[in-house]
Amino acid sequence: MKYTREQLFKGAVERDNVRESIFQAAIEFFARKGFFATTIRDIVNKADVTQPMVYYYFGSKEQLFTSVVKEMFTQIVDTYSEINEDLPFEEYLAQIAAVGEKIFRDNQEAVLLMTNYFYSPDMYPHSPEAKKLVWAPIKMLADAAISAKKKGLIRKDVDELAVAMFFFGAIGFIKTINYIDENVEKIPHNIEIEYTNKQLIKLLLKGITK
Amino acid sequence: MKYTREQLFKGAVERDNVRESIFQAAIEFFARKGFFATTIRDIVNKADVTQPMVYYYFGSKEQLFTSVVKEMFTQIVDTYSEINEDLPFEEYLAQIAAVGEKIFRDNQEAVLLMTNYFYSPDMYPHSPEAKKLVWAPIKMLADAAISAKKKGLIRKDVDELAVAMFFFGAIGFIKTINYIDENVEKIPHNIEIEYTNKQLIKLLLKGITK
Amino acid sequence: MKYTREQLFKGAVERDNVRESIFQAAIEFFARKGFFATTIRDIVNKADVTQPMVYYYFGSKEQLFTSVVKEMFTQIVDTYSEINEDLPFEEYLAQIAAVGEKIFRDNQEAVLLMTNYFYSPDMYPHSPEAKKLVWAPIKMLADAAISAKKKGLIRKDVDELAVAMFFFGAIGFIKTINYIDENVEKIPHNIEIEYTNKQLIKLLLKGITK
Amino acid sequence: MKYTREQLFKGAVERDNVRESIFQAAIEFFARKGFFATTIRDIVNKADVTQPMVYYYFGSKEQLFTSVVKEMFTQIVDTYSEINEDLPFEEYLAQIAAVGEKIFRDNQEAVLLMTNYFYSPDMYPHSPEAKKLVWAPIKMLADAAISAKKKGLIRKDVDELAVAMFFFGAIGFIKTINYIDENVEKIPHNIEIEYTNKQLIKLLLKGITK
DNA sequence: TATGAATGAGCTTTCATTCAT
DNA sequence: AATGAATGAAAGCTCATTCAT
Repeated sequence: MKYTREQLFKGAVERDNVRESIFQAAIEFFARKGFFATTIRDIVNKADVTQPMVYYYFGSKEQLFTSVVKEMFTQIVDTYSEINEDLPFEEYLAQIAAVGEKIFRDNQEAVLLMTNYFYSPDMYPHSPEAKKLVWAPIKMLADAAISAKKKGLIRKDVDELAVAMFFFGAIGFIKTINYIDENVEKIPHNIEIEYTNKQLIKLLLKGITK
Repeated sequence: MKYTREQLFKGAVERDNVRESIFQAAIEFFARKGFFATTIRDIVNKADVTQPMVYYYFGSKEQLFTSVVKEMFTQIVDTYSEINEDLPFEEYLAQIAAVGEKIFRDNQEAVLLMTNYFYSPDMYPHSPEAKKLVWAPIKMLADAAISAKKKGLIRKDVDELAVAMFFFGAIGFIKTINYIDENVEKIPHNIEIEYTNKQLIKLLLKGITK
Repeated sequence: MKYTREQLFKGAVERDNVRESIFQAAIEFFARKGFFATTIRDIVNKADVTQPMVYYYFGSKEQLFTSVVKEMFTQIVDTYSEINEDLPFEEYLAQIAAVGEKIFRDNQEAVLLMTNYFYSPDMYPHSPEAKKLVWAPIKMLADAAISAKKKGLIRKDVDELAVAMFFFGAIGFIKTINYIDENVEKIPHNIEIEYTNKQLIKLLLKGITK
Repeated sequence: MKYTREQLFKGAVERDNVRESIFQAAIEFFARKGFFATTIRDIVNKADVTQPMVYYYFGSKEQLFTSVVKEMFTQIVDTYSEINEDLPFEEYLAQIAAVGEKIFRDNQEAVLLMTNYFYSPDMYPHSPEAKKLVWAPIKMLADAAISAKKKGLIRKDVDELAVAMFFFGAIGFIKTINYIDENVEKIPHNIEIEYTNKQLIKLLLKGITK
């Protein structure tokens, strides 16, 4: 009797599948329900594996969470780091927004978890490592604003960190509303999200007054 | 036999104390840990009352949550409603920000809960009533932007709802960071929040470019 | 200012009303749900009084139950005792049945509680006094059968206590089915209870064979 | 490495033991105290297992009850169904009584639960399936009476359903008294149950008059 | 007499986790 | 690598009862 490649490697393939499906299910639930409200059963039901598998691969619920966060955030920071900081400020911001678009498109839950982790630190276990990772994008924005100010690209009376938080908060909010509208429940307004998205940088750069 | 004022009103005062202390503890925990991760025992320990009192005064955990949200949000909406919508747009925004400052100062947890409810709907029970209330401030902002556009106060190529969400997202983020920094855990940056706050409207109105 | 008689005696009248309405509600619930499954709240809601009133008038749930049983059973035994035991046996049985009909008509729940207490002693608190009362009707029937046998009215090979239990069990069952059909839930059969009732004594006396 | 038969099957045996001991303890408590007055702790203490095992094997208290009732009643109905309905009526009744004897002997609690469920439907959760099962024996008796009447074996003025209920009520009562006398508490009479039992069919068939 | 408020103990159920295989 | 079975602890909630007035 002969075996196909799939049959021979079934063990290894299955292993990866199990770990990966736990990982994906965990992202989704942690992102939407938070750490404490998510149960191991939620995750294993969604992943279609047995409970002890979580402990075999990740050790505990908390370690599973830490693994998820670390992997997600590292990836996000890496993606942002690839942007050339020496670009003109306006272009730099456009790149940041473009990368954000991509991340959101490919891994919406990851960004939602990040946002929630940011807004509600008590809903998740405390982890200095994760805290540092989650602040990295803002720090990058602030650094870019400092450099832009030195080059005389933005007004002198503008605070760099304020710019970073302003930008991040506004984008984060609109993106989150977008996600909730599409995946959780219709929001009670008639929003053309696509169009709204495009206005972000314009508003930030030029303000809203005539 | 005569009674002092304290004796006569002791019953009422005590009753209010128990109900009120449950209420306050509930706000704090729901705001910071979310609905599902908050336990009745968390609340009664903090409020220093016994468990059945929650059920005596509020019926259930969910009804306690609904009561808390209703009272808080109604109050917030009422406060915002007092702003004169016919003011010049710039002044109107300044008023909105000022009222937001006041609400934040007097009832920080309430706003935090509102923000979290907004960002993480799955961490709370679904309630159409609460959803409507939480959206009210944004709707007000959008209405003001519409009216300002009609009067030619803001650029034609600016979307009204985008303005509202932009403004709300940016303010919400900075305020939340502020709250977390002061009450939950130091954020890993050297932010002069007071100063940052003041820049919000300027940024929104004039943008950041020269 | 003058008072009507009702107003003057309001205290007394109300008192009796409260005690009596607790009593009636207790009968109903104890009869249908048993002692342990009945809650004080069930009773006070039905009686439209406050909880402490139960303790004021009856001392405790168990004492309330004992009061209810004692009063009911004593009344039932008294009613049965009025039957003239020297009647011809057939007539005596008819009287017993007739009295049973009357009790059932006037106080169905009382009889149901009696039956349940009989069949399920573990569903109620143990009380020697109540036990004695509940057995009284059967003892009466057995005594009558003994006397009838002495007079040669019934066959020699018939056991007196067997007759009493046979009669009591058969009547109790049909009456209970009747009650449940009318008050709790339709039974899954097309029973003409009225007609069935009338056949009881005939069956007992003559049997069913040709 | 070799395993003894015990080692190999230990898993299965243990599993069955836990499930089975919960099942047996549940029968006993539900039968004697009713559904609502029985606590999960009653059952697990008696069965010497931990509480979550009930939920692991049966899902909930109510599903445990339903499982117990279904299994018991189905078995009882099956046993009764094996009786040949074409036997002479007198013999058929004797068979019914004999089977009842056997069931009572082997599974007394099951019959007690059945009787209690019959007499006190409000002490148990409502379940159409259980209701149907509990009525099956009576329906069988009534059908037999109908057939016997057609064959001219019993008097024309006798109602078939009345016969069934009469017979069932009388037997049920005497059997229950017997059970209580032996297992719960001595009844306050000097009853020779064995002898009494034997008189049942005779009384039903020939009546008690000379 | 009557009540609103309060409580300790206990309820059914679910949690994250571990064990033996 | 994987599983069915098991558990201590804790969840939300209700119980009979009592207290102060």
